[in-house]
Amino acid sequence: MDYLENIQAQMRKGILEFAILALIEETEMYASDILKKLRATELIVVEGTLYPLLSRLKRQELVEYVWKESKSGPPRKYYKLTSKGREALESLKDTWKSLYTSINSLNT
Amino acid sequence: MDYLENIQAQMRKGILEFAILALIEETEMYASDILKKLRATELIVVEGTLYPLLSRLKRQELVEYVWKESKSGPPRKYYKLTSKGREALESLKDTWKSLYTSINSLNT
DNA sequence: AAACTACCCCTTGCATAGCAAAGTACTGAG
DNA sequence: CTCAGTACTTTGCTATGCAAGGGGTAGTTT
Repeated sequence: MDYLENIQAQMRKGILEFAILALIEETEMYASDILKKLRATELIVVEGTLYPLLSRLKRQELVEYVWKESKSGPPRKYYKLTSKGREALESLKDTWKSLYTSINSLNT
Repeated sequence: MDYLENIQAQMRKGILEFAILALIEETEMYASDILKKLRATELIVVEGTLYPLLSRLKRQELVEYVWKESKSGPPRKYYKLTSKGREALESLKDTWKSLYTSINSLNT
């Protein structure tokens, strides 16, 4: 893989968990929903990344899920934020802002 | 380490190479300069991260260095962008903008 | 000159985490 | 009851940040 592409991938990786928390802030979603949304915004993710990530967030109690029936297949885990998750998300939003400011101040 | 701190660290990591390229875009710098600058902007990095990173960038020919004498110690490697590095940086700036747009569009 | 201090560059070993690929399991249609 | 579609999970690999340690050079002090 091209080194430049790799750096770009790193940049996306870094904000993955932030992006996912932000995604389910308002609407609860299951894995495929999340994948679709992220792909639409160029934050490409694959199953093998997403599922372990959701498990981590669950283990840390930032998210929780409920099983829901599907009309076309097996039941789905719908994820949403816990209150701890909401706090974390707020904190990450600050981090993001601060990061944005830092980057923009680098070469001025 | 706290999980939240870990996520924040991940966010910073992702843009490290971008930040470093941006840093030396205008002014050539040696490692300690870069460390100082990054620390000042909350993009904390340590030697063990920076040196291998600079080596990678060198190997990929995005940066080059010249030895310069110091008034207070051993000579220093002053890094600056190659033309290939400038191209890469421009590309990364676009990625960064696009990323920023994506994140901000997530929960609206 | 020898020892000391400050500075600078580099390497080793470990832990984390994204990803490709393969695996398991449930559902409804034919 | 098999097949296709959907959903969730796991395994093995690789990349990389980081703590810690190593080693080398220059100027100063004794």
